[in-house]
Amino acid sequence: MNADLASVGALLAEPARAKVLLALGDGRSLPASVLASEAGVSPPTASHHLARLVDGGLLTVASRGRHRYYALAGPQVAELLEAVARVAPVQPVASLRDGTRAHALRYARHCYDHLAGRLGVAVSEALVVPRHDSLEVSAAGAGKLAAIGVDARTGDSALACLDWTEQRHHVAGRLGRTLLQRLLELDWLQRSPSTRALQLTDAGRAALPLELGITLP
Amino acid sequence: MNADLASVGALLAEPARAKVLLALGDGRSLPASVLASEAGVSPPTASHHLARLVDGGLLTVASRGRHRYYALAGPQVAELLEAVARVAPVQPVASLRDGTRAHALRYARHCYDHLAGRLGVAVSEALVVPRHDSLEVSAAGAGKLAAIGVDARTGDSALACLDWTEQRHHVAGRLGRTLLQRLLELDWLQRSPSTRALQLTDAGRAALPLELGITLP
DNA sequence: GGCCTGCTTCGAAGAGGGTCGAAGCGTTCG
DNA sequence: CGAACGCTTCGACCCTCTTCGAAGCAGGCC
Repeated sequence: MNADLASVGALLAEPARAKVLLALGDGRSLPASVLASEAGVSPPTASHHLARLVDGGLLTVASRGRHRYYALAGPQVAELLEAVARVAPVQPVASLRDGTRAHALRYARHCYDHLAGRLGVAVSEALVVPRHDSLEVSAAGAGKLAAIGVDARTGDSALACLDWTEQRHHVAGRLGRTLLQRLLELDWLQRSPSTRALQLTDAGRAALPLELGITLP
Repeated sequence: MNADLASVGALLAEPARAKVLLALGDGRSLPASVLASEAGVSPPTASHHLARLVDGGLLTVASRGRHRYYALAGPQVAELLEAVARVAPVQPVASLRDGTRAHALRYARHCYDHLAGRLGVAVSEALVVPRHDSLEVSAAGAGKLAAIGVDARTGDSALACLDWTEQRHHVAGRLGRTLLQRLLELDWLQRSPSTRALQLTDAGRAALPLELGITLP
């Protein structure tokens, strides 16, 4: 057994670096200046941290003009963040703004590439049933998915992702990815420009109970 | 977004603590003295680290007589360790002893509760086929599993675990758990007293190619 | 070309955490 | 009952790592 856990742990250990990773948690690319303000540190400090994260293989960087865009190095880094969040205590809310933000995240967010939060759990319950270690598309679920233009058959298996705010499973993997994509295309959900929260639109509020048969949380 | 990644990261960041976690990675309980020698630090230092790990919710402790047994706090901690190992660089081998040990681990080990390593991948390939995001028991696999007394049907889905040494998927979850249990019962594999490596017995060397149709790596 | 902007490098100051020896406390065994 | 054992607490030393101001370096706009 000789993976160097400590070097990865050290990268996560600094609050400023952790905030950077969380800000990039959905796979977006952000420039150094935005990450500096997101982390609450000066540009030199942020630059230092970003260099360490790139060096440690957690981030990649791409230069475009005079900006440098940073992003997670891959899905396995996003999975790492989820795994850590699952065992981490919930941080005390520092401000009212953080409070409403946290509430929005608990309601609906993306988890790298699929829908999570309370809404993610509710949608999952309408479409799949637990089977062994993964999730299986139910007969009713297959019909609902077909109705909104997602190709899936009864009995297809879907990867289960354990939600760290809800402590319940929701649909991830390929089906989770295409489903979220479709919900955004239909404009039932909208991305937030700066956080991982997802906004339920009026169209979504009307359509989700009707088309998927879920009661909105 | 407000999980306190940094506090968990700080716990992983110290080499001594990382070694402790790895030593407990398969779910065993070990006394403080063993963990101190495993981590290569003095008893006071180990005690200090163990207290922090318990305080941080990564370990649990049980007093039995004058010994105190430490263990991982749960499966989600084991998953965390796997997720970290997957992104961590492989540590340089410090000694010859470490070298043979690392080799044994790459060949066959348990990953909390299921078989991993090269042998884990080989066994998986004989029994399941990838399907969407998880693994599905093949017709041939179901027959082989029945032959060794493991109950599984064709088409059953099994959780896939990405091996951090092989970078390939292998069977985890419920099927992985019962399969490893059965292989140990049959005495085809034996646990190592001090590491996560698994020893292939002579019986196993003869039976695995015959019963499961795998070529031993 | 000249200036502004975005980002990084350099240097020094400061804080935090790891380490071990010595000592204390409870348990077990003779 | 006393001694040995396992583990923890205390205290002091040391070291690494973070932090920001100032300066340097490049790309883009006028």
